[in-house]
Amino acid sequence: MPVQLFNTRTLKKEIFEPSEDGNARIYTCGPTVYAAAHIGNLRSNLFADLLVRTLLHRGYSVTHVINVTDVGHLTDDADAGEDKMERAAVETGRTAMEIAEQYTQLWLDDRERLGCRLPDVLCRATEHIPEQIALVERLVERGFTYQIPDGVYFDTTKFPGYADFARLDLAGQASGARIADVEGKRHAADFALWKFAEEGVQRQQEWGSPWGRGFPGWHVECSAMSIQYLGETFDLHTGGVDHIKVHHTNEIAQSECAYGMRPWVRFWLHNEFVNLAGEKMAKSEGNVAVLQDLVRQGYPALVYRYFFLQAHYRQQQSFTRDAMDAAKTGYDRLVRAAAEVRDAGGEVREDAIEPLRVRFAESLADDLNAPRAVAVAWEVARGSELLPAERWELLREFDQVLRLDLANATPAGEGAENDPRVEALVAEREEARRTRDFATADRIRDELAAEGIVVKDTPNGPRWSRT
RNA sequence: GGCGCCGUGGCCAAGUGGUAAGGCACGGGACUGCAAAUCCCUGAUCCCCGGUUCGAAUCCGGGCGGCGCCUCCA
Repeated sequence: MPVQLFNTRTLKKEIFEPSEDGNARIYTCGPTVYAAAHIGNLRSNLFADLLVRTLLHRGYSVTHVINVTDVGHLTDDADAGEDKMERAAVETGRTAMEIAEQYTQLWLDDRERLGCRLPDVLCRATEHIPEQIALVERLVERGFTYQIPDGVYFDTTKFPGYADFARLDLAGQASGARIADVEGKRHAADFALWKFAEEGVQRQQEWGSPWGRGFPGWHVECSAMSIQYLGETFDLHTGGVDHIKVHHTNEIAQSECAYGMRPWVRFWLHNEFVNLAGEKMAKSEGNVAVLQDLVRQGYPALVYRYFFLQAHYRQQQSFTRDAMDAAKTGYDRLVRAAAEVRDAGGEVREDAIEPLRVRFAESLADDLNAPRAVAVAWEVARGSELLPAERWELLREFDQVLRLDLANATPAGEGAENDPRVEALVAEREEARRTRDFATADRIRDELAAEGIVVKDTPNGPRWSRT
């Protein structure tokens, strides 16, 4: 079964194959690093990682590029409002660079904890200013732009297919008239390619250009950097659904007009939102949760990954306490089951494992249906018809994609904690049990429980852990 | 207001024409001195109404409800 992916450009599931030499070239819209990424943002990272790992699992190679937006992303509409980086700098009394560095690192740490593969290229907008200027120059030369006191703008009416990608109703939108006005802008959909720094205002982030001192518009970076690293046309571009109407529409306009390639990108994939309390998670809604919060509340990062894998990426996902508790328990049990057969030797019957292997692969091939793939993993972990070595063979293979760390994760409560005092009490209790002095045994267990230590009697002797 | 998506057992969530995956919780059982852990078993006809069809959760129409986009946003 070939890989099929839902393409936003065509609104259909289409068979995907890399356009050259079995190498898939993928661009992922990364974070704007003025604040910590919340778990909704992180869903996009997990989604892109699922895509990459699925393609690798199929035997393709991958060139994955992710950008970091560290300049030019404005707070209001595409062309008005403040630059998010500059504002964060003013608010905290630090430099935009410091802030960008801090949150880029935090984001990378989160990705690592979530098991997201490192991209082949991680590119920062501020480190690609010349490339962005060059792209704007191409557009200026080809007559797609106009200049006004605010900056250099892309004239969307010069690109006939502008509304096609997102099926925009430009007339309807224009009459909606909630767009903040930029003096001299010709059409509501036109957007800034290069914004001029205000007269007399020294921005932290500004550069010289053929048109004057300023900074690049938000969309330019993605076109410039993706083309630089992946070529004038490439295979896949991912991001959140919110990017379809403006950001990706504008990227397409710029890129196709500058280089004349149509389609510029063959497959556009978009993930849906994580909802908290019935609403999308967004900083402007004030309902964000970050990975650190989850970890602090007792949900390890990979529990969130497992949570993510249980829903399809194109479906909004409800983030609730109950759902996280369920994910935590489920993840722990899967790890426990994997640990039981970890590195098990013995017979492996190909005819027994092949059907499961196929079902797992086909689930993923069907537009990355991770929930179904996870269900297959459960069948392997719990189903009764497989031998230990067979289970392990499949689980380790599946984990190349799921990345739940089934090869190393320790079941909860079985950490290698050392505490001589507790050990002594546990041993004392075990001795009491041996002599059937259950009153003493239970007293010791209660005492330990009082300090948050749970003792469990297993066939292999007592185990204890802190709750 | 316009466009789009969604509404599946207590919760999360697959399934998009042939009689409902999976996880969690609940209940029952096995095991245990007890407990925990573990394992096994058990539950839904798919928001409502009407239609198409031999047959619909799955298609069409109409309701009701939720969400998203239309403005920065994963």
